[in-house]
Amino acid sequence: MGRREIDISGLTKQRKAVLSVVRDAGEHLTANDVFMRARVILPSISFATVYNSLRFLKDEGLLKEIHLGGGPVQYDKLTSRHDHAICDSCGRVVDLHLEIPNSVTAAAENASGFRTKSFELILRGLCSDCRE
Amino acid sequence: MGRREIDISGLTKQRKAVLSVVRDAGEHLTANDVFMRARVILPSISFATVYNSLRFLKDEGLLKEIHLGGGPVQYDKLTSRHDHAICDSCGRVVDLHLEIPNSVTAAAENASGFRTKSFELILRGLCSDCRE
DNA sequence: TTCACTGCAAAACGTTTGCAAACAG
DNA sequence: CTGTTTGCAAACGTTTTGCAGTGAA
Repeated sequence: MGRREIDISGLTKQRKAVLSVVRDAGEHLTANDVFMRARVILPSISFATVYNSLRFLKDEGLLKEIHLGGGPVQYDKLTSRHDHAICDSCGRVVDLHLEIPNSVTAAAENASGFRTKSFELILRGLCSDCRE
Repeated sequence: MGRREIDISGLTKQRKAVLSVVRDAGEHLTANDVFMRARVILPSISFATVYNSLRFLKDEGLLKEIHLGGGPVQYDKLTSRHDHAICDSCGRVVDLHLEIPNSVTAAAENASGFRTKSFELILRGLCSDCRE
């Protein structure tokens, strides 16, 4: 609905670098992680440009921000609907693709009176490594 | 499982004031909100003490922190498992009491390999006021 | 007398902003 | 030329910390 099509080749080299850093990462990255990795590709890039680029790319729908716990925002190359599990011990974040029944979101809309734009389940617990 | 019983009457007057501010509020409060309201009860209370008290009360299980979006942490008097809806337009946060089927959390544990300690569904959308 | 808690000020942290210079169309 | 984006530095809002002083058991 109304999403503007974006031509990646039309991005500035800074934005391309930021996007490729996030896309090439196996994990979720903080803005600072992105900055450090982007500098390898483009040594002159500044902190502010990384932040501005991340915001731009998020607004364009090319990246997703994830806000979990109190820590810094993390950036996710996966832009489709999905859920997250966070390890209480090591902080690791894992993507989950859960089927949330319509009955649950319908109940949520009903109880809140909200019109749903998105939803996400967040699981907190211990990952297999941290359980020993 | 191992939760220590807490005697509210044994709290310091600062911690009692902070707790009563959160408990008396209809909405969720930020640390700054709590500070401003606690000062009415206890004019000499400091910012640091409010933060320390909130952390203490959270650790004791008397309050819950809620981290949503990028904004400041909010404090919730409701400590039992529940979910939240956030309005993308005005930022209002509403508590929801949803039944998440066991099959969903089981699938989440399975896919992640995590042992679940808690989980929460977060719905983002527009509240009735913001839809006009 | 002990030890936890308070209040204050300063620092830390993640993030955003103002602005002049550089760049792209 | 015009508008957008960059890089820098400084500011911002939130939260934490170091530390001396207070207060309760």
